[in-house]
Amino acid sequence: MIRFLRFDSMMIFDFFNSVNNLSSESQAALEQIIIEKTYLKSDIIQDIGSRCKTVYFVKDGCARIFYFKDGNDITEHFSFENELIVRAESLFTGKPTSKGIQAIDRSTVLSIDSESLFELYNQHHDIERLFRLLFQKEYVNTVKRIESLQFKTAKERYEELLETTDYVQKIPLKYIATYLGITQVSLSRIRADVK
Amino acid sequence: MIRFLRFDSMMIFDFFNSVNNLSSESQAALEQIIIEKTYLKSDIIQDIGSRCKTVYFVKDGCARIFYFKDGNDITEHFSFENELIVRAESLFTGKPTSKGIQAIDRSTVLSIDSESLFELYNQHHDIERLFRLLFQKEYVNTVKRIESLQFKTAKERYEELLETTDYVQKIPLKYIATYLGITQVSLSRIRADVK
DNA sequence: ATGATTATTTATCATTTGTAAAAAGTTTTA
DNA sequence: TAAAACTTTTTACAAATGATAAATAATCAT
Repeated sequence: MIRFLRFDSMMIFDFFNSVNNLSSESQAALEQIIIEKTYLKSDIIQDIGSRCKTVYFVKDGCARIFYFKDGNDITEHFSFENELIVRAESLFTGKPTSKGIQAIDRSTVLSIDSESLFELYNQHHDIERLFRLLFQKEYVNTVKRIESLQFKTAKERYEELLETTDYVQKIPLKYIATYLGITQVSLSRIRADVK
Repeated sequence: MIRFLRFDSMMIFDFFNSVNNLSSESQAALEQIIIEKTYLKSDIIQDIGSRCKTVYFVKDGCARIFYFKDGNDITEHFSFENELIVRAESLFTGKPTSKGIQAIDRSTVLSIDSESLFELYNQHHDIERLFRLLFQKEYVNTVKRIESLQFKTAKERYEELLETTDYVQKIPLKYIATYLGITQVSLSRIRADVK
């Protein structure tokens, strides 16, 4: 990690306000608990283990959520610009998580302490709504991903992913393979086929 | 569908209040927009097509969300007692859905018009929070399901499902098979193996 | 209860994906 | 820049799952 700033807020609040308009008091309160951090390629943002107490938001770059299954590194999720990075199964349950977060490329993320954030919900209805809407978007993405994993072929899933964002080009193949639920070898075969 | 009542509220509000306590005004307002319906086995609760404008809550029984892919009936989701039935990809985006809802067994569900509900959010912070928490639980379930579909074997997924609720025993195998992302024939093989 | 319908199992063969190991290509770093 | 480290592709073989068809079992409607 190379930078750790109190935060140069303008751009992000433009985006936040476009999702749900915040009062100036709410904006000021939220600004107080946001910390901006920049990570280099492959930096670990949050290690595996412990309870998740942070909500991350990708300002710039790309990150992944990963875990180990039978010794293999599995990518569960990719987060791109203006998206949350959420380990919901821990953040919303208080249970420990076996998942970590890693920057894939040089990335700037906003780090928000979840307890402070949830505390703000009590005084600032508009902040609760903003994050409800952001989480809701993640929820919809997750439902779409199930449809994809449940009955699409690996090839269909790969082609679908290619269309989501050009950023995919920058992601190492091994991460993409496990994200699609297949091995690197399989993905390599699929790519040979597609060409 | 056999009953269509204005609603015999007590029990459900016990549950709702245990998730997030509601003021008596909020409770009264919410009661106004809840309609209780009872469906018989295999009844269609919501047909495929159209935009989803209803939030359902299973008071008793069991339902599934399904769609057709290449002419095959695919079960995407099961909802059991005290859980929402949500077609998030339509409800939260306003886009039409290709998914329907069917009662698996005789079931009593609460039907809530989503526009009326979202309207209530503006006056009743506690109602917004209640539903945020209910949706959040669905989101966590969805994330767990991805982990399952992404890298567990069909056999592991089947055994995992068996442990979630005894209600599974009542669900026809063909629904379970597609929910697990496999064919009926494969599931039958797995069951023969497990015994 | 009986026949019709629907659900489940079994069998066969084809296809997809996994595992392991090696080769080829790329990136990092001393 | 060269060596080392890492990533991607290829190959060969094994295992899991799919597709199809047919047989059996269970359920439903009259």
